[in-house]
Amino acid sequence: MRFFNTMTRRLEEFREIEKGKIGLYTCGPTVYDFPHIGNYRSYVFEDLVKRFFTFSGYRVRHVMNITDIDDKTIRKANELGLPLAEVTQKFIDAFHSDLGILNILPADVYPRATAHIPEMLDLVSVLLEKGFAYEKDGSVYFSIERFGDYGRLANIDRDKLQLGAAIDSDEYEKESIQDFVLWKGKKPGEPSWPAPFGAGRPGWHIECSAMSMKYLGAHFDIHMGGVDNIFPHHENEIAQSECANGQTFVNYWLHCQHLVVDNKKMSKSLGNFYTLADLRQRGVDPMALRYLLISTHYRKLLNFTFANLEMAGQALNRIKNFVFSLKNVENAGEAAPEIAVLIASNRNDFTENMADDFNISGALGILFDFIHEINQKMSELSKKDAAAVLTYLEGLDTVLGVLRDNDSGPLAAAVEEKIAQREKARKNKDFARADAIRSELMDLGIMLLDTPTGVKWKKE
RNA sequence: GGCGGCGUAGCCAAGUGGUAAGGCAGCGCUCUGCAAAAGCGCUAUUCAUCGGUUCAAAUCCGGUCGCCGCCUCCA
Repeated sequence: MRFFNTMTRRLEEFREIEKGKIGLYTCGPTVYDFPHIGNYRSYVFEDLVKRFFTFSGYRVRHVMNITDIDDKTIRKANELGLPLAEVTQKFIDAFHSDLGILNILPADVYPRATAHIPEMLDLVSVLLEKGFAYEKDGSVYFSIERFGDYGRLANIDRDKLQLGAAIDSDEYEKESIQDFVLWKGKKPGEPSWPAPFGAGRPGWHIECSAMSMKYLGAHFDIHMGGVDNIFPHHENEIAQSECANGQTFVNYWLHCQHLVVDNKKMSKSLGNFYTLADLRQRGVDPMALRYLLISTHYRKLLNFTFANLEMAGQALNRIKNFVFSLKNVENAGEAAPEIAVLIASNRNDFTENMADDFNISGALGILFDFIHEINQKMSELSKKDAAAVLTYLEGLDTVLGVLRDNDSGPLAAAVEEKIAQREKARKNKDFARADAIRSELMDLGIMLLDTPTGVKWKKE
């Protein structure tokens, strides 16, 4: 198993700290609005990685933070004239609901920033004691010149940091303009917590250091996020954590490239900004979206277009149709050894591709090769063979997570009844009536398939 | 200015020294009362471009063109 470590900018063989176990921290949402599909590219990729590790036999402990206190959440609460907690809860609920819709497995812990103020204060105190931080006008800042490795993750030369205009608008006083805030002194109209160095609220980066430390320890295996987090967020986390703990913070950094829409950065002003709810309103199948989001390698820009989403849906249909065919195999007979061999060899190839920097395109290619090979033998397949293939596919889908079954049981009886009526009409050559029934079911999203072994149906 | 990425068929996309995976779309066929769906088959002498290294290059080196990201809001 190897993948690209942002820290070393190289493909590295993965070595876990504790045998068979992985501590994984992924940057979660800032809950001031509904997440957009760009956010979900990251979350879905993280899910894919986690699922593949689990598939490979690791026990993954996954922590994802929820940022429920920062400039944006405060602004939103003020805009709406509602308490901060009420506003953030609404978006937290929406977030969890979206995760379910996209078949993203839940993290083990979703720590919230506001529930970890004491841990953050402790960390800030340690940084002050050790001389890596300083107080100024009620705020506490991290002094980056005290940390020699600063800029290593982002490959940034500290002296060459080009400072943007945004800095000047910051009203806080810092010794060096590049220093970042650990604790923001209280301001009117903002929530605050008491602290030894004066009431205030946490800076953005400190929560991830404090909470990852609490739930995964001072040194853990993998930290993930979007590429935009590399600098300054993750760089600052490293500075805080390593200075406080005096040891390596994280062994492997995995960053997901952004998603663009029609080759342009998503933005509300361009009208190319989509939430999951937006897409569902347009009738988009969440599993097609998931397929699209995982099917481009994580270090490449993903261009979201409705045409690409359509293609993803069709590719997914190919897999689903394959499953459908397998479920309808009825031949008696023993399991053929050649099928078992095909499965074993395909599983090996699929795993090899995924283990090579999560080469999903290669892995999916391997899966489609397999589908093709089995399809060619479909008519000779025994029920036992089909069952073995289905079990194999279920295993792969614990990694891909795109084959969620949405057959609804109560529907079945009614559909069967309609099919029987249509078959009767067909026998009597009353094709007008037969077609009317077919069309009626089609309107309900039920597709009929007249096969040599009888009529099959599936929900579109 | 600094750091980094990308350019492979109509579209999406693997492959990073040994002679172009896979998906979508298209075309042909099978099946069918007809459809639809599905399956099968076909579809890049060629990898932005120019030059170099090599027995061998999409893959390595250099130049050129084009596109894009990050540089303290950001997944």
